[in-house]
Amino acid sequence: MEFREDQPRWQQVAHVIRERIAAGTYRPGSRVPSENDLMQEFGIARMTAHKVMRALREEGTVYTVRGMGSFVSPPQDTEPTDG
Amino acid sequence: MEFREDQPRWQQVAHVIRERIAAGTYRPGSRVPSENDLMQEFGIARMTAHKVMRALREEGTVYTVRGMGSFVSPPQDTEPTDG
DNA sequence: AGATATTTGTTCGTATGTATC
DNA sequence: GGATACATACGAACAAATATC
Repeated sequence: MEFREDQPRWQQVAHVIRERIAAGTYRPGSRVPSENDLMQEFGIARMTAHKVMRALREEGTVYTVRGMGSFVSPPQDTEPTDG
Repeated sequence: MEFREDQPRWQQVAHVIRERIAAGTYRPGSRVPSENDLMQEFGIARMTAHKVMRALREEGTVYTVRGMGSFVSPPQDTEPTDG
């Protein structure tokens, strides 16, 4: 959960979410906190929360469905196409 | 009905509703305009209308029932517990 | 029981304006 | 001017509760 003062807030929060996914707190396919949740938990504005999720989405960590939320992406390296 | 340019729309609309309640246009227990009504009357987006009603709810002016609408709260100061 | 309409609750997408650094 | 961050506001979609037919 370590914050770095020298990083912008949206990167700090993104880091926290990444850590939780790595720790299994949020598992593949399950929903991660909504932008509204992030607003409340971290005391940030909605646009900042949106920026957090956008970053995680662009790096492939989560995928997003409008009206539903964002979900942890399935593992990328441990998924053989066949056998 | 006076609008104040220096206030956000959702506050302006909330002010109008409060005035109507004070004037008796909407009486205790009766339904206030739905979010859809507010959208049409004031030309605002649904989320803005929702914000209006949330503010009025949080200050105790109205109460809301999902699927039904919002209603003017009963008077708070003229209600002795017994006699 | 099922379909439909109305209404609120919640979610993400996007744009604009303001302020600060 | 650009990046960060806040608040406001509109748009779109999904969800759940209520009522009526």
